Amino acid sequence: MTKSFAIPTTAGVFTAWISETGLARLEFPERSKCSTEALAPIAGAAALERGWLKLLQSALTAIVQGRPAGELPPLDWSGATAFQKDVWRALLRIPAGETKSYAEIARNIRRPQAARAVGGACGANPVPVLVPCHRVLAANRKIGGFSGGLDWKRRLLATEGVVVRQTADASQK
DNA sequence: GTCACCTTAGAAG
DNA sequence: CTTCTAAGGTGAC
Repeated sequence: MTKSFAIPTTAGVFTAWISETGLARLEFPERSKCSTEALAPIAGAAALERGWLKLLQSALTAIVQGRPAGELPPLDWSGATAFQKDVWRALLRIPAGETKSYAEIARNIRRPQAARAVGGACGANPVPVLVPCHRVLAANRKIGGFSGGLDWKRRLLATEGVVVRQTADASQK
């Protein structure tokens, strides 16, 4: 069972789902902020959860401003496969402003040929932004894809000063 | 077993 | 430089 909370940042109000063991899921701000009224505010959480939420809020706020996240709340990765956890742990080692390719991540976790699988794990990442799936680019600095919204990936990278190469797939005008 | 994926290297235009 | 192909690991059905 998880509870949802509203996490205000300078980039909008994120939605966080908290379980007994940590942050289970995070979602980008929605267009319609109407639904955020239904979410519990941080202040309404129990003491332990409130601590996690505060860490989450400061980490999120830092990242959307292009700064290092600092301390993170515990993450609830129950339900994830060993491979996915390996990938996500590798992602957490990427410093702000740096990028890696899917192939590099694959090499890091000793699965040199699993570049595509790494992409799959990134897409399955329940906690975007904190687990910086947006710092993973395709080979040659192409933007690659992003399930959570390609515009967010571009925005976060731009904020961190990363230059992304646009190929012909330019879905952007 | 099948299919889809946030890939990649390589060949061809 | 760009488009196209085939091979590739993992996960959900």
